[in-house]
Amino acid sequence: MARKNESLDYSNIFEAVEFPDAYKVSYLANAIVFPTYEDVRKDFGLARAEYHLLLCLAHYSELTAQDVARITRRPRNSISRAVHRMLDLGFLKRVPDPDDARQAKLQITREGKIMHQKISAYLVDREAEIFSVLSDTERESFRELIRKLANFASTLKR
Amino acid sequence: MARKNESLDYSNIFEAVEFPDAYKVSYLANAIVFPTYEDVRKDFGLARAEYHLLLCLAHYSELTAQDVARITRRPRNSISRAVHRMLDLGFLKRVPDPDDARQAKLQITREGKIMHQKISAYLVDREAEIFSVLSDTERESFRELIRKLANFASTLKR
DNA sequence: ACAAATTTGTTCAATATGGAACAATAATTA
DNA sequence: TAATTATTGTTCCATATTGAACAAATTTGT
Repeated sequence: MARKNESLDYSNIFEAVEFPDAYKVSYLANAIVFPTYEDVRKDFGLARAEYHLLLCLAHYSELTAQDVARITRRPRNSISRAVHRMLDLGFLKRVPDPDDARQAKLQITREGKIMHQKISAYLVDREAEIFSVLSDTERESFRELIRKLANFASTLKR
Repeated sequence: MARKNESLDYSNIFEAVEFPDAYKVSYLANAIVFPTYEDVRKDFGLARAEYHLLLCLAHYSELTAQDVARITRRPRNSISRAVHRMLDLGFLKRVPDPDDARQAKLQITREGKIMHQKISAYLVDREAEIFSVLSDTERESFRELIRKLANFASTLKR
């Protein structure tokens, strides 16, 4: 007997769905972005929020945990947990803010920078792989468009 | 004393990050797609996988649970759980496959279709809102590009 | 100045998630 | 045919996630 289902084209739904663009953003996140975070966890031992801390603090020299939560749009308690682990691992240091005893300024350590570079290199490769289906001009065009969308999304209140 | 942090522009990181396009896809998913699934849960009482079942079966008349897992790239056990709940709610029906006793064909019920239409209407509005920052030609261009990316992603093995 | 409201970082608890193992069945290979 | 391998749907379990509540500190409003 022939194998069943062999001709079912699973990608048809991309065109049929009522909100095709948002659906594909979601699909890309599921198919590529989240598995990539999973790779980072397996290969480098850091969870998503932990990597996000490195990412943010590699680009801003000093941030509070709350800043990181806002930048990444992750819940504060997830960031809080991640901060403790990253302090233990020596990838971050924390300095109490003399002007506001509620908060503390976070900074990335030398070891944290090294880890950030390793993970970034992996993610840069992964991005190149994914976007290799687009030509240079398409890539440029996509970059412009998704920049607009992300900037808009960043203005939405939570 | 002045409020602190008031001038920190959280979107700078969009340009600084080493893999800006993938990062923004991820950001959009976090900022928009997942909160939207959360809205669906609150307003319609269905979890992501449950809604995915409606979505798939509104567009394919008959699918196995495994098909849905493949189409949506979600784990099989998530779909399995969702199937049971949707059967209980009367949104799906399940017919054993006479040719293969391992599997069962799923179909959407009349009630399921009604629910699908309600949720879709909500999501269509949400999509329109998000993409309102793009002009018509930009929108068309984005659609073309993300189609390519999603089609490529769908060819990746899991 | 003082009460009320807000903000930060944290812990707790309830729920969601997904890998792994499993039994039943079917397909493949020898 | 018989043995091996693969597939489906399911359950179990360990972990991840995040809303809610909280104490401490700060800011706001009167």
